[in-house]
Amino acid sequence: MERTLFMNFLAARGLKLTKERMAVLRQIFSIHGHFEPERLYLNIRSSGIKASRASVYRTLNLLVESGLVERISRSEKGNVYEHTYGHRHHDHMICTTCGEVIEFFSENLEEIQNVICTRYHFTGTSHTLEIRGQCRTCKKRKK
Amino acid sequence: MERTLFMNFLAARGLKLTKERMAVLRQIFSIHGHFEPERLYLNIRSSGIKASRASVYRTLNLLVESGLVERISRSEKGNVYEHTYGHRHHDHMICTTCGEVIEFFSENLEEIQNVICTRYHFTGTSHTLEIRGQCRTCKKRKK
DNA sequence: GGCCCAATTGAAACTTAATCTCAATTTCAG
DNA sequence: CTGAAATTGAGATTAAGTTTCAATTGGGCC
Ligand SMILES: [Mn+2]
Ligand SMILES: [Mn+2]
Ligand SMILES: [Zn+2]
Ligand SMILES: [Zn+2]
Repeated sequence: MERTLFMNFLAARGLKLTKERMAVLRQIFSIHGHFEPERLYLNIRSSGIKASRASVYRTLNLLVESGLVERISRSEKGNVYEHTYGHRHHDHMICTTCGEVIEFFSENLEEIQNVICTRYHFTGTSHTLEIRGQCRTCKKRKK
Repeated sequence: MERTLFMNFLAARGLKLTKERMAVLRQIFSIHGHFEPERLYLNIRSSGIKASRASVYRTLNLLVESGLVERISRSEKGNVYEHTYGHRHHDHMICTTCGEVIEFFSENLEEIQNVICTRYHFTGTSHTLEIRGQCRTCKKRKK
């Protein structure tokens, strides 16, 4: 599982397996859904383990490079991440009124992107699609 | 054109038409393609007009709200914008090796997004799709 | 034109996510 | 075990973007 994958990733890069890195990994995979670095850091602290903010950020970057975690949005208020292992790729709709996040996946959408990449001789490795607008509830409320 | 649209937008919100705002607007629409706030600020300065960084940022936000300008990406190193008036909506492919940006548009892709929004009772107003990977040149070079 | 007041401006302070520094500590291959 | 190389944490640093606030300006009104 993710533990093994991360260990392989570290080994392949000549990086070391430390308790701090493992703590970050464990915490991330215990969270269901999206998370922010600061919350991750606080969760780790409150679970008794000690790992500095610096280590949390450093590990987060490694996890993104390894492909186990994805950075799904960047905003003034910081980045949002989610773990992708055991979690099929998907995109997001974000309600600009209430902040609700709807996850969706469309094979169709993925396929068309492949076709477009081919047309431009581009080797796509990842993508982020964010649709902004209003969710059902907020739309109704406005009326 | 964009000047009139912006003036209407300002009027509708009881905002004033100032030389600083006009300078920012003019500069943005004289740039072909993507730009960063800092470069925008420097361009304005070097064109002899004086407008503070604060005003540039403030105006940029107004322009995004008005729909004349879009924020197309956010990164550690700041945001990237482009003007959208007289410039059909499109999405981007970004080469993670050399930074090249390819613009593309697919009616098909847009349509599927509409269908998906409907399925989720979501009223989409805008979206950002960024495909990351390697451009043709960088792919060849790696071989 | 001139009046008046809300809107705007700029300089500098501030905010804050994220990165960097570097001495002390830890990992792990041999 | 040992030693070299990697890692850590506390605090300093960075830099994009926002806020503050006194001085200035735009524009509706007469
Ligand atoms: Mn998600
Ligand atoms: Mn573009
Ligand atoms: Zn909502
Ligand atoms: Zn390239």
